[in-house]
Amino acid sequence: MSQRVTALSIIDAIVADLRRRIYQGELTQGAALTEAEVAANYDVARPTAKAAIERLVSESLLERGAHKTARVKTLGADSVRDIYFARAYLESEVVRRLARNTTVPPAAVSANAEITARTSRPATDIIEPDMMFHTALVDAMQNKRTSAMYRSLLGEVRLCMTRVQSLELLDTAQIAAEHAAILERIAAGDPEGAANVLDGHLAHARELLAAQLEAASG
Amino acid sequence: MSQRVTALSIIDAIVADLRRRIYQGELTQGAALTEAEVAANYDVARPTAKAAIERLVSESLLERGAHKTARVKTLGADSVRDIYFARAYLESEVVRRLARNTTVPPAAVSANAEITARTSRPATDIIEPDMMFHTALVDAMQNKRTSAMYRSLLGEVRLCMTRVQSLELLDTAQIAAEHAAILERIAAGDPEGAANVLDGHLAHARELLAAQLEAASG
DNA sequence: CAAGTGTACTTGTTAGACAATATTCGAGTT
DNA sequence: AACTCGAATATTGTCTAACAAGTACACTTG
Repeated sequence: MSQRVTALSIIDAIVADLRRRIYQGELTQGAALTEAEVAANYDVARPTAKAAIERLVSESLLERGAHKTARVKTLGADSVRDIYFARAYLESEVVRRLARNTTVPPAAVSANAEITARTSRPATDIIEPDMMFHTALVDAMQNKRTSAMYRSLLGEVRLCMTRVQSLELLDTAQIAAEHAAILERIAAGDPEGAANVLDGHLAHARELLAAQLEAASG
Repeated sequence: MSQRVTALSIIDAIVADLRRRIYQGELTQGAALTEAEVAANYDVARPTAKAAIERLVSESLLERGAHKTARVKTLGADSVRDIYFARAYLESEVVRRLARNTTVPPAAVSANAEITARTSRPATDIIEPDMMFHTALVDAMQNKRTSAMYRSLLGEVRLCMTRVQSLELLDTAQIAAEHAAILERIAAGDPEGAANVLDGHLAHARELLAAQLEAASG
């Protein structure tokens, strides 16, 4: 018995653990995950492993074609652009509407404070609070489906992050400053300005990541 | 043997047929779908039926809790509002960006022409072209993930539509006119105007549907 | 008539098996 | 020696059968 997971639903537990291993880079991009392998690893039957794999495929953390072995999704520069444009479409509308009501989400403020507090720590430490900042913005709309859609995107974002080893190029101070600028425009009741700042913020991250991946593949 | 489905993946075929039956109102809101029942209906094993049901749950056309029978999703007025607000967030940003580039999607134009051509037909006939119009707008962004997110919303929209029997209250001429106004604002390169017209269009539909559902439940 | 209990139904998970398809490796040919 | 074709192997898709566990409903009992 390699790893025993105990929870309400066995499949849920396996999904959670596989997700963790993918996020932590233990399972790198392109790694094969056969059903039998997963079943043996977690000491469950193959149908159970199959269900877990299918769930992760629907989360688009894994990919597989018919009759083919599932693999950890490989994200190219084009995929990153697709993801970040989708983020931009969603988030810019969100901040626009938040600015229209001048509602600054408290959770976003505290998440950004967390980032400024960690400027000297390892760069990977700011991934969590950075995502929390953006999630807080979207969640402030109090729209279940929008939040769900955004979370599905963030799963893939996280995948890019682990793929890009040298995250040192992230200037945490600058990120925090851009976040602050977004909140400031919202507080000022400036929808167009808030959307513009956010667009720039995401465009910056997007091209940074895309350039990294293009360099890695070529 | 009741119904034989023949396709590449058996599960896909069952999912497609169940989806069709839900959309066509054959399976009404709240209808129970046990695994054994589905398995017998399509002459497949229970695990196969189970997988099909789980796929529809992840599409949120069905809902079920642990150890409980799956049921066709019941949409209340609050859910409809959630769905339509999510649509509004996505689509208004889409038309804003389309207007910024003055790109009028040809597919949207022809879809709206289809609506005007059917003003005297039964109201249910305009559901399809109406959805095609909105889908065309989103697809014009050429962003795979945005399109996917939008399609997941449309599944639930379609569910509302079948739920609301008396669709006669839909004024097809007005719908077509509002669509035309959106396209006109895009062609005029007026992002703010396009977004406003679209917001109004969706708000109109939203409150119409919500009022219907509130009346039906109360 | 109300409350607790028990039974039937349904789902969660497992085991084992077979068919169909992918992949890989080897043999034969050019 | 390189390439192509074919066979062996691995992997997935699906099935049958079964048991455990949890829910819901009816039935008994107070």
